[in-house]
Amino acid sequence: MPKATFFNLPEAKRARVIDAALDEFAANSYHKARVTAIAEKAGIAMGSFYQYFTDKKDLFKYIVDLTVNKKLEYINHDMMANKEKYGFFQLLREIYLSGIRFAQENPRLVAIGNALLTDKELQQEIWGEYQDTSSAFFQQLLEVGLANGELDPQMDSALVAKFLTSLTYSLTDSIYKDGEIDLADLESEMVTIDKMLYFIENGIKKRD
Amino acid sequence: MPKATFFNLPEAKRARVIDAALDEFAANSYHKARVTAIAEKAGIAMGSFYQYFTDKKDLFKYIVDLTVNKKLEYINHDMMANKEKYGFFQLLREIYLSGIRFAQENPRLVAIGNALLTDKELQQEIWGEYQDTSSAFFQQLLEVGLANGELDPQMDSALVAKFLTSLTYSLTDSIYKDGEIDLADLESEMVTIDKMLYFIENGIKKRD
DNA sequence: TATGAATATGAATACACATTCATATTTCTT
DNA sequence: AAGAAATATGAATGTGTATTCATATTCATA
Repeated sequence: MPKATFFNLPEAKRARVIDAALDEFAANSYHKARVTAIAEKAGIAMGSFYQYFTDKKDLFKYIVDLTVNKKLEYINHDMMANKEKYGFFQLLREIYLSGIRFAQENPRLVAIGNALLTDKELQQEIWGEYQDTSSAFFQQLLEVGLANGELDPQMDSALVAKFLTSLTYSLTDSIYKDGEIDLADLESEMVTIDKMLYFIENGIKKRD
Repeated sequence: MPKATFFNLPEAKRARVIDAALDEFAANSYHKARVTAIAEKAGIAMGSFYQYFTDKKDLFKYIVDLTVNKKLEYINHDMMANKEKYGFFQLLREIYLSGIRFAQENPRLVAIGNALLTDKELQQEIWGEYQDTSSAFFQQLLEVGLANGELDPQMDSALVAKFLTSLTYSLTDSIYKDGEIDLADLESEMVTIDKMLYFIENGIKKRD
């Protein structure tokens, strides 16, 4: 958590620091990102940086926090509050669509989030334990679907939750070309999402 | 590729270097692994290391090569040569089972492989482009299954291949607890594999 | 056994940044 | 306005380890 000094800063200056950090962390992995560059871009002295943050990790955690919170703003709150009213696959679709909306408007946050998601070691370094929040979230969703009788009751929900987490990364990968989402082609992104939902729903065995 | 000097080395000494490298890279991520430690464990001078390898990356690539080749030895060659004779899911199952056999006998290689698999940035650093061999392999397998009429013909095989790749990482994750496979519990590992195959085959929708 | 080529050695070098620190400047308090 | 508290500054320090290099030793060959 940044120091009080940082939050006492005039709005504009604080924004400059955050903006510089987003630029640097979006363009470079955590380890390659340089405090020097952030300070320079933000127009503050090196010493000031350590007036605001205990260290580089402190800033990075803060940025990750901002990212997570921002992302949460994008999922339809009504849907999540009333899970039972909507079908499981409808909810899942909404989650992925919200991911696209988020990506369209926050490319830098997506880049930072992806880098974190695809580096387990970094996750451990940032949050002590490697806690699979995402997997827990999907499991909860699955439980609701099971209760509704929509889903195959013989499934191992904990395991399937891991699969869904993993597939979600994969989807991300298919949709973002080097951290950039193709804004022009929303249509094709939705098609990809629907193909994935179909895969999750039906598997790949031929049926007649 | 290591220098000629390395391959001219007496068998035993070369083996010592490889062994030291496996120890170090299995215990530490690529970046944290220290050339110093490898030289020391192998009982060679620092200078000698650079007589054998152009740099740390050179050695690491070589170790990854060894790993890949070793792993290939474990998959049933007969099955892969006659893909058509076996069903798609049978082949897939064989692939995963071979992964377990490999892991049982090569824990250090598994650790190194996993670290590489869960760090996309490292992959790019090691192989210039991020070329998804694994995905190409699955796609080829899918094509055969499609030709056989076993698989849903409306699938997008390139996309599904990515999904399978991703699920494979996930399976790895579920089976190896911090790089260690529980040798005592082969039974439960096979169950996990079968649950995953079921998921891939049928999806999660309830059927009657 | 002499001579050049190949190999071995480990101390010295280089480097890239994060972090600290002593000092200067600004802001707040009364 | 004076003194105290908070904030700003950027040069100097520290760290860790990869890589180089000048020199010594061993090996191959004639």
